[in-house]
Amino acid sequence: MNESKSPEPNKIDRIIHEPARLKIFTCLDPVDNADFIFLLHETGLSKGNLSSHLSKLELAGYVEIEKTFIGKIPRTLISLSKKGRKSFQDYKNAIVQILELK
Amino acid sequence: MNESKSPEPNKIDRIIHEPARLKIFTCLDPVDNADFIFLLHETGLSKGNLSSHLSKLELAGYVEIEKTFIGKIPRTLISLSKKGRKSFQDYKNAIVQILELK
DNA sequence: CCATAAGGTTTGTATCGCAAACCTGTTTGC
DNA sequence: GCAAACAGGTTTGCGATACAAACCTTATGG
Repeated sequence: MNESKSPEPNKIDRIIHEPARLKIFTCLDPVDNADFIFLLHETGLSKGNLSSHLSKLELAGYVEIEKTFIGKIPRTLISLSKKGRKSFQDYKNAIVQILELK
Repeated sequence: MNESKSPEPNKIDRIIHEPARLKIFTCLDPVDNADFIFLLHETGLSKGNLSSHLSKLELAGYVEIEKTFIGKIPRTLISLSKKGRKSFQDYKNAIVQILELK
């Protein structure tokens, strides 16, 4: 009944592997959540790219996106899902294996 | 007079970053050289993919390719260039930094 | 009001990675 | 001795993707 598994060991997850998204992961990993503007500055991506990468991550189930309004201005809160955190950890382990780091 | 530099620290080199080429690098790094067939088996890539990735690496100046004949059958020897080895090391350092490994 | 800004999303395009088709020469079956 | 299979690669076709630029909506300044 586990619809998603981590079947191939040392298999690189291309969704995470993309440099722009790697930055997003490393920004989100240590925190509970972050807003769009924070990520924008932290990652150095353009608004357009950040938006589309986030959509991709959301589609993959790696992040959760919550849109609220603070007064009248929109605010987008992004957080890593449980699955996202797990997959990121797996990704890092795979990279360490493959590159024979540490 | 240094036409190529390593200007951006922590900048991911996309030529190396591609998983298929990462495999090629890790195969070639510990040895002096390897032939096409060896890499074919070691990396699990198809002939077509291996060929085109090697071309890309050659174009980037990361590998050197020497075609010889052993008797009548062709033999292609591939080796990392000095630049390739250096760039791979830089790449690994960048990854370690970015992922905060080690 | 008109222009500019804030906070994003959608669209256009050039590149890329992969699979399949192709190429050149060699060995094998008959 | 010639067609078929094989070895060792290269080239081509195509679907997916990342980035830039255009666009949208609501606020705010002059």
